[in-house]
Amino acid sequence: MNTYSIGEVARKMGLTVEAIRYYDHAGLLPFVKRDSGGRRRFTEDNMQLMQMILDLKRAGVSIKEIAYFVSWRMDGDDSLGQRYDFLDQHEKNLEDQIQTLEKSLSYLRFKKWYYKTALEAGTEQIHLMPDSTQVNPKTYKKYQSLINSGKSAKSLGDK
Amino acid sequence: MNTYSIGEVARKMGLTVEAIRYYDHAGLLPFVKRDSGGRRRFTEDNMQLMQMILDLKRAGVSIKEIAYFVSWRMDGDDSLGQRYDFLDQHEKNLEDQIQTLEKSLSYLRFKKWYYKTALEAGTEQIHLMPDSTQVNPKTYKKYQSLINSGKSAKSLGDK
DNA sequence: ATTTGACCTGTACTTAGCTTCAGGTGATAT
DNA sequence: ATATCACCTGAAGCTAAGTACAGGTCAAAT
Repeated sequence: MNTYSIGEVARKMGLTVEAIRYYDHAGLLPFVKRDSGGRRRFTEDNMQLMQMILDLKRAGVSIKEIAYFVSWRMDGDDSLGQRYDFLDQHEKNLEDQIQTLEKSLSYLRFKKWYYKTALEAGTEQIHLMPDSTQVNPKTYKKYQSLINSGKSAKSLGDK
Repeated sequence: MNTYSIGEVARKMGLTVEAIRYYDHAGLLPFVKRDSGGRRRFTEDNMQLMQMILDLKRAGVSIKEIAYFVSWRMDGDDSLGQRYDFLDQHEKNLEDQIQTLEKSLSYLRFKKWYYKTALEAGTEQIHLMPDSTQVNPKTYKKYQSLINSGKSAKSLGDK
């Protein structure tokens, strides 16, 4: 069975060698064996687990939590329920995060439209209340009515 | 014109007083005036700007970048183009982030299904290659075919 | 035979975004 | 009149997720 050195793994996975050692130290790679000289050797199998770790990281799971998950794995089938519940919780987290970002996105799109129209007018004054830096409620209404008339928010702010 | 103290703003915005002082220090609140005793007084107008700052934060914009944005605002209409470009860039960032999270979500949903079926079988072995902790390609195919047969990924992993 | 390169450990440093703390002011309540 | 409370500043401390560095081992190439 052929194996990979830490440097090869780093290259394949797009990580630094230092980051991998950091993960090992943090308890994410208890399954990685060493050769006679004390150097880490990664099997194909190990690589798949490593990829799972990166997928969890991408999903916003902290290293500490991934370490729990990995240790449950080492416990075998007894922890299947725990692992399921963990993923279920993180599915909910992700759904919430996505919702938050969607809201932020519509906010940013409104602001883009705001600045696009201000640029066309040459001044931000068209959106502000007289003698203030506060936005005129009419500006929000105008945008809302444009949205409701079927225009996509994505395109409304495009120059 | 009635104004608000830092404590009132904190309560209204759901922040700590310390966080607000931190933002001020970081250059996010150059528009906030002080009373005779040196205490910050926030106007309605200031609150709206504050809300904008929180919206940008929620959109994943760093404090340093928000500070630039705020300083451009103070420059008036000359910076309208800069502000538009800034938002345009962040719209793209957000779109990418959402895409990444969507991918992570489908990954988590696959894993949930994986553990739900393993739980039903009482063991993870049903998904693994013989004598290995590597996942059997058949497992991926099975899931794919379930997805393709019209089942929603969201429900497939539900207990 | 020695030098290079990849690896090893352990410790220190870094950045973002706060929080905590120490020490001080000024208005209000008792 | 004194105690309490909200506020102030500046400096230090904290967490996450690494990065950088110093000093050492070992196999391979010159």
